Amino acid sequence: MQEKYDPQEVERAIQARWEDTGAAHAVEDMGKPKYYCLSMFPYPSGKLHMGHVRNYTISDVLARFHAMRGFNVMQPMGWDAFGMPAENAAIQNRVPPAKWTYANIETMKSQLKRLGFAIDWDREFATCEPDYYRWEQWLFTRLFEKGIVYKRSGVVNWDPVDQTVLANEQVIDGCGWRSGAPIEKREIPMYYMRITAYADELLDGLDKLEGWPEQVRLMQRNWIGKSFGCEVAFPYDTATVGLEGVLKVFTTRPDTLMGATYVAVAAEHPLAARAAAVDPALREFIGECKRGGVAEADMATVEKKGLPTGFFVRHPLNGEKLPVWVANYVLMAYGEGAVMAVPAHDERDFAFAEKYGIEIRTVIASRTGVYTEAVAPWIPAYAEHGVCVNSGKYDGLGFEDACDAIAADLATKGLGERRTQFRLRDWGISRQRYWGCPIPIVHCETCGDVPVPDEQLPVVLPENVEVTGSGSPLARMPEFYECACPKCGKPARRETDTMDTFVESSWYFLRYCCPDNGGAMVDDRVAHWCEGGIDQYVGGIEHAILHLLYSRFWTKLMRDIGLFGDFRLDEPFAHLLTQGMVVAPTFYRKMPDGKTEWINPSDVNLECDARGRPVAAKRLSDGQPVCIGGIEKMSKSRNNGVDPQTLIDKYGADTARLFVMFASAPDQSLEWSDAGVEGAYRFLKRLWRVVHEHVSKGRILAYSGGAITQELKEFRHQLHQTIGKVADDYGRRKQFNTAIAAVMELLNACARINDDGKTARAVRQEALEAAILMLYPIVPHICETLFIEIRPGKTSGCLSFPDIDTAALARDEIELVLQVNGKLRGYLRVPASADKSAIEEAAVSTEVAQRYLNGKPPRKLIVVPGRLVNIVPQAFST
RNA sequence: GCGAGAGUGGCGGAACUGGUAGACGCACUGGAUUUAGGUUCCAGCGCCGCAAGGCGUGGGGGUUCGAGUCCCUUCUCUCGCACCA
Repeated sequence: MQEKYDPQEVERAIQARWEDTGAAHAVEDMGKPKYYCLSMFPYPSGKLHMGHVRNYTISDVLARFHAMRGFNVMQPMGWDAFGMPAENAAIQNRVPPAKWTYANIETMKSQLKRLGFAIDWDREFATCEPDYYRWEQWLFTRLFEKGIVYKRSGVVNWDPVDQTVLANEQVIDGCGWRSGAPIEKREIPMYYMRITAYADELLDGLDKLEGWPEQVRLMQRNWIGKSFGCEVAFPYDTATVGLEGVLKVFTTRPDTLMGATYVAVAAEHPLAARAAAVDPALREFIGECKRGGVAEADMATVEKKGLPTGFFVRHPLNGEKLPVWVANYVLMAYGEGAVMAVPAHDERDFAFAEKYGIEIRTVIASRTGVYTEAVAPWIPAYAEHGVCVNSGKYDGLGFEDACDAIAADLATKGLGERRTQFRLRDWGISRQRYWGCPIPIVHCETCGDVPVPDEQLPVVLPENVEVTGSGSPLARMPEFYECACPKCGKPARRETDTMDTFVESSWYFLRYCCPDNGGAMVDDRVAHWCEGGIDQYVGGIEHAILHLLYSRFWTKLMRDIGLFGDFRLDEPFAHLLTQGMVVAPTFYRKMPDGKTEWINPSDVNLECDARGRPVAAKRLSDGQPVCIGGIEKMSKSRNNGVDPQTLIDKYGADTARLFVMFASAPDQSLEWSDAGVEGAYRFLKRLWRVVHEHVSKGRILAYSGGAITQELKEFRHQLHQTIGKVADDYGRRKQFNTAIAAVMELLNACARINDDGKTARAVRQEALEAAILMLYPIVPHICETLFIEIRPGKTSGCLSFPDIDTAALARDEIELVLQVNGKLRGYLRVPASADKSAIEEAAVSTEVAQRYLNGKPPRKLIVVPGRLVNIVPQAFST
């Protein structure tokens, strides 16, 4: 055995061995339980970043642990290859998106291999390959025929200078990122997927996803946003609006209807347009509302503004005239694009009414309060449920009763009814971009929108293309869009929009089961690997809503098209682990021109005071001081990213893996630290040295029974307790930092045993074997190497997780914590078999207890079995 | 603005079901080994205090024999908001 730990050599040799034996290759095996371990596939952006290293290490740890536990593990990998960055690179470097993408894939694949992940590369594919996206196009045509895909107009960000549609990300402070021109909202025809038809199933399904974090389920629930309420129609006529009709709104608070003092419509609402036709000021205001982007976050933070239309509608119950306003806080995309406003009981309506001097009428009172006209409005914008007041026949009714009574009266008049409303909107999938999956539709003047027939699929995206950043490249390529109508054969025009890249990522995990099937989208291997759902899905918390919701939706679509045969798959992901982000310190300098220069942490040396507090920082390359900024998410803009490759080159893959697993729990943010990496490396060196020292003293079999000293008995107790804890941390808790800490503690305890007798050496053999196996999922290269050294006979492919010796866990005596008034005052040793009264007796008779009791019996005695005794003396009162 | 999280020593974090706050690691201090630097090993290390003891989990309040953990309130930070992936 080598005396010195050489990670580069160890990792090269072990990886060659894995490659030779096909260790990560997964085949369907009915003899073992399967474990499908899935990571969110990467976008091939260039090279791996720390977030990738973290994500795929978490998955690899779980995959390897389950393999050690006897599962047949499948861990695939692929590439989410379509997307905007490839087009941006094309514009910047004049390199075709396909070429750029494939080059990035090569780089990142070799980096993933260098990290030693047990990935079955035979299942690899990139979503930009026609063999993949043809099935997406195929399913699209089926969904189009079913009416799940439909066409209507949608609002996009329009850059009037570049004459192009921009993503929200490309709109900065309301202006185009390249042109700098103010962005406008523009309506264009788009294809949508009817996800709202599955809203109820998507909502109810969340209750069954017990393997998901509650946080994610809650976010999805709120996103779908099912609310119960009432549709209310406010009639208008020729006298007030110039034509007859009703203005429909949806409200979750029909009980406040008697307090409605105006109605507000979105700028895009037909009534707003009608009023604007004769009102220049209103036209100007609607124009103002159209400026800026479509991102909801921006729209929700703008100042609430509005203008009266001059129109009036009738209150559906009392016939009162209510003014119609146009307001920028009403969203056309939600509900009816109009709201009834009850300023007394809604915060936003209240602010709006105050600003424009509209009446505020209190109609709900707190149950505990006594409402009188004299004190009204006694609670402005009181938004809680309460009792109706000032509401005529509804006075005195509670929320439910009032809703029922008002809904019934509305229904009688034909002016409203109870219904539910979802916040969820249909999914617009059309993108006016090049680097995406072509939408398989042909527009024919006589036949309309015709789906491309199966035999003409895939509609292949041409790869020799010029990307300029202005307009859609495909729309400039007659050789792409000129075609014959599949129905009538006349000249027709092919759709030039591509699909949202979320479509590709909504089903890739099913294709991993059968990537080689050239004749079908999926086959019965899905039933094998996805039985009970994918066993583990690991990825960033930023995908908590959209990607995960779309994937759930697509799985249901594929199920309903009948692609799974008899196999029923309702939910794709049984267990979900959302990892936190990777953050790092930032350093900067203010430049003379007022700009900030961000300096990479790898170029900075921190100076600390005698107590280790950072006091100053200097740039290594010029020795000059730099300012210390905050801890922020690793990003290009803050130049605080740390390249995993330099880490691997210097310390090896195992140190990189150990650091990212040890620095924090997987679902929390992970802070980069050079010193922490050093610590991880030191631990591995120490592990190597300890094993080397042990092995160099000669071979010995692990302890398997026989007479033993008290010290070794205690140590074996800790050993087997640690095995239990680590297995629980990997399997149930998925908290790897504490698993590592427990093994470190075990090794610290092992080092304290100054006994080289035969029994002690056998126990040490037992402990070191177990420690190596326990660490194997995290640092597989060094552990497999060490295991071969420490137990040369065992060379077969898969290592097993160590078993617990329950006999080692038995104890004669246990230590309890002794508290007085809940404060720690001492310890109490009792026989493990002691019952409650024996413990109480022992506790009261201790010197500590007597000191606090002053000879009197305790007022209260609390015994928590196996943990503590709390004595509450007489004198103590609350 | 709305929805969801997080806040614990000098630092990363641990405390799983309301039951010993600070495991483990880093940094720092002292000592040993070493020609020296580095490495390695040993010891110390929340704050105040000579000690006894007291205080301590962003701030304020509450429930409890007992609160980092539960409730109310407040501040700060992070993620998502439908065309970034």
